[in-house]
Amino acid sequence: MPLEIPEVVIDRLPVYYRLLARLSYEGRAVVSSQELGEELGVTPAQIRKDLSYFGRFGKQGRGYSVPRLTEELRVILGLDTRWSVVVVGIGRLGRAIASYPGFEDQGFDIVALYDADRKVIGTEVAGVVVRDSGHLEDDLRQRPADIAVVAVPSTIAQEIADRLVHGGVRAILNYAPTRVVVPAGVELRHINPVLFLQSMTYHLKRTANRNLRAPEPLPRRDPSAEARPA
Amino acid sequence: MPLEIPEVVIDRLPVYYRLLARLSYEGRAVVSSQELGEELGVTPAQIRKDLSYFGRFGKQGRGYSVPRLTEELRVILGLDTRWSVVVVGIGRLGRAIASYPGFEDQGFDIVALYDADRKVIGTEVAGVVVRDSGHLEDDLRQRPADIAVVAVPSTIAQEIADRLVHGGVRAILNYAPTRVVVPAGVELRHINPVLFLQSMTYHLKRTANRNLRAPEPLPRRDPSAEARPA
DNA sequence: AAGTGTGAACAAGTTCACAGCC
DNA sequence: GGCTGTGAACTTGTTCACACTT
Repeated sequence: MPLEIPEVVIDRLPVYYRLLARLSYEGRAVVSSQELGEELGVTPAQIRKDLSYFGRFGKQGRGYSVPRLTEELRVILGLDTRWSVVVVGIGRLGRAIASYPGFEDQGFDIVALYDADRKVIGTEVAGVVVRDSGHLEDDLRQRPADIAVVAVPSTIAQEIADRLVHGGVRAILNYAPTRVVVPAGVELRHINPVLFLQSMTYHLKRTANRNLRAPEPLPRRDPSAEARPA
Repeated sequence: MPLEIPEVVIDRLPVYYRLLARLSYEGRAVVSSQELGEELGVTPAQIRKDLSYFGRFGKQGRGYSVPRLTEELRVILGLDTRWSVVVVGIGRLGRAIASYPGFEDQGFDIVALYDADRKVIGTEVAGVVVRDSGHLEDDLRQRPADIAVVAVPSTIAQEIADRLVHGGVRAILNYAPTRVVVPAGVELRHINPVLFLQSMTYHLKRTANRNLRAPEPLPRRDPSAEARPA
């Protein structure tokens, strides 16, 4: 437990958490790493090893208590607190993000929206009035935010990121299709669907001959034949 | 070159391509792996090794020809062809996706939009009339599509994926916050911002003490009261 | 009997370091 | 001199397999 935990393990935890939260909701009492693995398309050993970095949550011969493990992961991931989020860039994408109920549901409070466009500033989106992004740093000093979602044009993404970091934001989820750089200690994730499409076309190009278009019977879940997870 | 190429390498290619396309546009003639690495925050050795899976594109003592390498990657990734994309689920997110110019710019043609809602069917979004998702399979048989973007509610994501695969779609980009399963040979990527937020909160929770905030003591409550237990 | 937790074996991925070429 | 291409060394991540617990 005191040893260094690989980042890949951290990245899988939310996936485990999501499944466990569902099982918990369904009233399931106990689950084995075997079954979790089948459901997620990963090996049971990986799940046990991943969890073992954080403690010994299972019972031999039985498995894991679903409510117990769900709660443990909730705490480990810091989801026992609500986090404040600001969204910068209220174009079509920013609007979709601000209106997505999944954030609030999962404990992320969208506390402010920012845009630079005078036509957008002052309008209400998902119950929040859009503020002038010129006030970003001042506002953040007044009312700090934990996380920022960036959905501005590529050209200004770095500038916005800099100002967010300067304003004390410690995690940035960047939807702009450009890499931004932040100081060590600030968490950063990029979401760029085009990069996904482009890695998929690499494979499409190479499987063009295998005719999957023929009207075959509808394939149903066969975990062993499953495509790789994202 | 004939040997098995790791998937991680494929996933990095679009990132290299994006940078090279920019350099190419800027008129840059030659670039070294050193410089590419600095720009992308990866080691030069990794770039050289990755590229070496596909051929010998560099010149010793010089570096890589920017236009040449850009073009090579374009072909390797299959971006020398246009690909047809359908978007299923024209809610706020689907609308943002359908309207995003970045797809068309990069050679992805959005050829059809689908929704199940009678109020949405028949309306025009980004110049395309939304069709009834009930016609999905019939339409696909008539006019095959290469790629589908799924932006439907979680509850029906698997069903839609099944029907897309049955209709001959060979790559799915899933925005629904649930894992879907597809047969081997069908490319699949998941985009779920909540999972990113949750892995970031893991780290935020652990760096709460390191004061990265601007040196103003303004927050509402006594900071010591906000310190989380270990 | 069933299933965890984990060191050890293995596999995958990254970086080194240098021969070879421009 | 500078920089690629690449085996070899190393590092990181995954899976095995089994002692141990319920």
